[in-house]
Amino acid sequence: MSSPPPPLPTSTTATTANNNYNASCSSSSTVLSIKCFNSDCTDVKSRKGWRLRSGDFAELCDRCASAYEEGSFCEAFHSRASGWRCCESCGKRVHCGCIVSIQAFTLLDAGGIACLACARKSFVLSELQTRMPYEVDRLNTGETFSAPSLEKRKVEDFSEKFINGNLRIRLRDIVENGNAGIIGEEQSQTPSSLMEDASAQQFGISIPYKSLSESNSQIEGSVNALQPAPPPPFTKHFHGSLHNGVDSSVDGHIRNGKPRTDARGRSQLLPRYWPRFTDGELHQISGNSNSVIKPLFEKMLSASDAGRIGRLVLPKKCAEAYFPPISQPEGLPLRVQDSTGKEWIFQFRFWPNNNSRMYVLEGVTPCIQNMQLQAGDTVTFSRLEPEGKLVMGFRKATSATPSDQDNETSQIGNGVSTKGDAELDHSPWSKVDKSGYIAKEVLEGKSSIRKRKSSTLGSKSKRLRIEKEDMIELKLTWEEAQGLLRPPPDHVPSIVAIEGFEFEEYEDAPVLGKPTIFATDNVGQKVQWVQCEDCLKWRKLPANTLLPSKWACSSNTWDPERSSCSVAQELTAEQLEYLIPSCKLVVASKRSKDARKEIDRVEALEGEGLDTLANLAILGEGEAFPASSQATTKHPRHRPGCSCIVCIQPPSGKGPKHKQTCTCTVCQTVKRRFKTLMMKREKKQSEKEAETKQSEKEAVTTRKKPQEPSAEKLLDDEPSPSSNTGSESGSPNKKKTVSEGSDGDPKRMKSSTSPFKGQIDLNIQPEREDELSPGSDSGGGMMRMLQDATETYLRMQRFLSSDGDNNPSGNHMLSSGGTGEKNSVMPRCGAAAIKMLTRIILQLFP
DNA sequence: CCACAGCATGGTC
DNA sequence: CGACCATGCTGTG
Repeated sequence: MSSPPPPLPTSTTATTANNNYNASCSSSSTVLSIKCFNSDCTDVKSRKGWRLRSGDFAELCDRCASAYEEGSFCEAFHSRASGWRCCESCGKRVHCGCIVSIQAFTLLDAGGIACLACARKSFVLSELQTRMPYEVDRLNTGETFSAPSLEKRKVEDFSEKFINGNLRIRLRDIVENGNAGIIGEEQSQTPSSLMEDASAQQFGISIPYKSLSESNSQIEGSVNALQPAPPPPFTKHFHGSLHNGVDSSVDGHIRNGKPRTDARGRSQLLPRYWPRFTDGELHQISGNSNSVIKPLFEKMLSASDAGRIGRLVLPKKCAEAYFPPISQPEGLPLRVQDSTGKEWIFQFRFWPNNNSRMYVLEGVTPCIQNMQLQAGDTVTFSRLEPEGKLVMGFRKATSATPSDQDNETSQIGNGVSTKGDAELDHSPWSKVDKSGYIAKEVLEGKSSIRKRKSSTLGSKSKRLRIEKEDMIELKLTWEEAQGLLRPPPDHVPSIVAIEGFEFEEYEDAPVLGKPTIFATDNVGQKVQWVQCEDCLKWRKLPANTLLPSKWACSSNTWDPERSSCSVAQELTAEQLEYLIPSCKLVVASKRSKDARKEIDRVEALEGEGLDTLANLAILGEGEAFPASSQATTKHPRHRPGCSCIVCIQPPSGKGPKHKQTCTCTVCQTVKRRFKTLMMKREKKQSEKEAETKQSEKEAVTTRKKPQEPSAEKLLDDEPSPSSNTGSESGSPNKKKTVSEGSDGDPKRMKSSTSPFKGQIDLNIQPEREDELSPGSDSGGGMMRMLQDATETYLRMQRFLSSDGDNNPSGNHMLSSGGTGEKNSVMPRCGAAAIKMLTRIILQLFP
């Protein structure tokens, strides 16, 4: 972040680099050539084309230049090159494989690409009003952050220099880097026409499409090389006309008595401190005055800043650049006005620190409280010109959860209400792309104040600290989202080997689908169960069906007989209980009590047999999702040589179907393990009395069925190894429910048995066996494990031999006594049970 | 004991 | 590797 953008080659003859980059375009051209840069063309060059990496422009003949400007260059010359993709929105083919068209598309967050027009359209429509100009510009400029071949930092910096609307920017890096920035051809159309050739030459990537003008942008660049302009990258003049290109309001100014001598230092402010004011914010700040707002910098409040100490740590460079110079640590009082006009006086001072200074604003607590700010929110500093009055604004952080974000309107500035905010690289949501740092600031912000002294974690941990609940929420949300991800339809994955393990790699982004439960039906066919949006009945569909996010019985073209909500569902409640993860059933039970009552006829799901078990094992274990990183990292799926239930099977979705009579390794293993378990169990049971527990369980069983899920809570501390990638399993659920109270044996809760009163704890982690079977608990714990495994076994037996008898409570001698369907976690029982069985066997026969 | 002021430390960039 | 800065620690009133 603090490192400057990697410099581009400054040579004006650097065609080599370009040729490397875009070999298909210009493999033979040289700068000395008078020929068109396009190697497929023999005409004489006459016009400028795309921006080369060197900073120069490809010089094209008239025809090629026209093609380029029309966006048809790649179509004309690269039609057989690789890298063509289709716009996710309009389907238009876009060449994503070379520098020529690099501006023509943008990578979508959810994968895929959007052509520039669609990207701009959707973006402008939805967010132009509220997003930060920088982001708009990213689209305007067609910037593609993810393009791996681009120096990301540089691109980022480029984009940061552009703003939208009537704001002005400084292309300050012209001076520093000589070649930083993005410039659009449209800029030659701007009234100010600041882009004199020299500067244009120094700026990065040209834009072959009209863009800026379409979003009503007026962009100016201050290119006064003699005045290396620091941030702010723009200044808004509310009642003035646009600048003529030289920002008279900044630089060279005497500000608070201090000549701005440190222009270079200021220009090196970290981007995160660059002010990113929206029009609304500026308007708020400016009020009705005729003042010119000069955004200075902004800072996201840290926990310390927002804490009760009342000290706001100022970025050193910002402090030195924009605040009065202080030579004494005591500093001086600083009068700051908030955007409501209220004046605050802070002590601006510093502490000596490592031969340096640490600048702080003291006494900010009242102000921060007044603004109701917390960690994660952003305070902005700007100055009213020509008064030189410091103005402090703020921007509330966006909410942490998607739902919140959907429902809430984040506050920007003082009452400037916008949605989406402009966190940019600070954006909690932009963090999503960056591997797990999801919303860390915001989440931290939610919790940091009251946690101030609570942690002795390392700094990193502290900075990434997320309050537990938030983290859970986040994780679950993420997992749920993951559960919906599927490989794109008809997409054949390529198999890549990493460290000896083969992985299926999907080039295209996953698609979102409706969560479904995968299983195998009675004829060994892979199916998936999907719940109707309306009646909440579960319907069986072919496994390879990719469903939209919303699905109802009426869409059931695969089973016309059940294409109406009035038709009963195939599954018994009991079968559902086994089939559907608890969380889903919780939801279902909440929403569909009535619907369930409507079920007057159920058909049996026959002969699932070991196949189901195996499938469930796959679902539960083999598709472990990285949210449980341990599961994934410690046991990649299908590890060669591993004999676990997962690895002895072919990869999910591959290999033969299992039938009850199947004698494959998997089935035999499962059978053997169950058999062994049952033998051991009988033996053990004859030796040890289990009456107490038995009666206890029976007692619980009696109140098995209907219970409100109100007593449930989500578990948070047990990363489940039994999750899925979503690519083959539709089950998104990792949530587990716990019925509190009724079985409050703490040992039981702690042991490997389930907190769900007898159900298998599906979160057993092989890695944690030690703690799960401590010697101190070997007696009762073992019995419980056996018992629970047995229960599971029996349940499975019932399930597997189900003949349609809709008698869920039947003779559940060993039934868990849980809360019926809502506690069911059957899809993961397979894996857990097998794992448990295996462990028990190992313990019994070391 | 608490709050505050100032310094020190260590992680991150 | 050094600068920055978030935050912990400690002394003092």
